[in-house]
Amino acid sequence: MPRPRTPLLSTDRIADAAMELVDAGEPFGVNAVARRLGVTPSSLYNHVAGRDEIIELMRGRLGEQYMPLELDGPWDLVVEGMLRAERRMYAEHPFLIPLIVGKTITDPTVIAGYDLLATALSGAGFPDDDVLEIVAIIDAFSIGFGLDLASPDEVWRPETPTRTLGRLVPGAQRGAPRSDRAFESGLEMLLDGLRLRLARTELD
Amino acid sequence: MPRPRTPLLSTDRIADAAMELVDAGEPFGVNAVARRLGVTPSSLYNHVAGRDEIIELMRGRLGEQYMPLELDGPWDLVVEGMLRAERRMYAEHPFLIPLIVGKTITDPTVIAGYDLLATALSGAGFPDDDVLEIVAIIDAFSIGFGLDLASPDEVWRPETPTRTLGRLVPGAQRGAPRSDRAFESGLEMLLDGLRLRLARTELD
DNA sequence: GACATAAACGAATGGTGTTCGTTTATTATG
DNA sequence: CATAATAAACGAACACCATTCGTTTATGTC
Repeated sequence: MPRPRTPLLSTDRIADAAMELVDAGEPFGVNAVARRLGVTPSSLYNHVAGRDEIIELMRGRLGEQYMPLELDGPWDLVVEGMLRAERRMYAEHPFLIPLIVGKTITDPTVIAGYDLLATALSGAGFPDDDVLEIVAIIDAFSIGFGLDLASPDEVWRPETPTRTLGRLVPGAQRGAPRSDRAFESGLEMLLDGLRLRLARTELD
Repeated sequence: MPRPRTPLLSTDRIADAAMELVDAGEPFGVNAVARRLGVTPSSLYNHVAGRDEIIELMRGRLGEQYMPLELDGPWDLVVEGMLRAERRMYAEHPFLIPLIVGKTITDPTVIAGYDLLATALSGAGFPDDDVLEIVAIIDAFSIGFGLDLASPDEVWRPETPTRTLGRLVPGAQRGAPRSDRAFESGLEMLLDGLRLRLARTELD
């Protein structure tokens, strides 16, 4: 097929097809995305630099949908709102997590989200030296719980006798509800901890 | 080469070669492991089911080295000891983290570690319904900080103006020391939060 | 109308994980 | 001791993957 009268592809269409693929739980790949678009893999390279850029496109697409950039008010509400938004994002697109883990973030919308967080913390009185550290904690927190959500129903498969785990695993809540409860508890701990920390730094 | 007089391979040798590879930061793969062992990829399949099993072998190998299974005493010391051990493990083998993320745990030693944790929490008085939830929190916590450790030096690359992030990123501490500080803060929050939670459940 | 560009394809490259058949040494069984 | 079964290596093949490059042709511009 030569150049078509009207373009078949665009970064948006590629990002959407990739998200569909990932949300369906199918293995992500350039070829798979191309197949879903009814197009040759090489065609994608007219619009995208390669695999990693498609992943970053997906990150950006979700950022646009979920990042609460209008968030305002007390710093702890900003932190909570941001965490809940990320949480919801991961909950609704769990298969994306293993793909974006450990990749440098360049997407402007997502950057803006982290900037909002940093600005809120800085404005609240956390020292400059601490702000990025706290952002890292928040990030670790949300990725950790995102992974918890994305992890297979069966996180542990004891094939050997245990004292406690084997007894608890069968009756335990599974999947999202269990993970949700863990998130709520963790969120509470994090916010309490941060408030305490701020109170302490204000004593000096 | 026919069957050699003395076997060239074993799961242990495969696990070790794989760990060497991963620790050196080279991309992990069946073929690469075989190359390092001076052996054909197909030979590995006489000892191992495939890629995933090699990864699980590595998890187990590290579990044997780091899991503090003799840990005893107050529940919060068990939690802290376990988290510090995992932390050290991830710190010394950061490249393994993206490989094990989101994969079901079957290795007996690692299972035993989680069992120890669950037993300590259960013995401390946390209700059965809460124990696995708390283990999940601890797990999310350690994986989150492990990933923080494994993440590229450049987590954010703002290519667009920011209010705060762009100002903080250049001067920020990098790599392990920054991540260590974040871990210590997070650990403190987690332990305080858990102690508070236990105190509350004991009120009923 | 000429020409650069855009956007698709097809073919090829070098990688991956895995399977299978073959060879031969070792071990177990009769 | 002979024979059979198994273990452990190899090499060849397969299907896939990400990527590059040359080719074709439509589109928009000077």
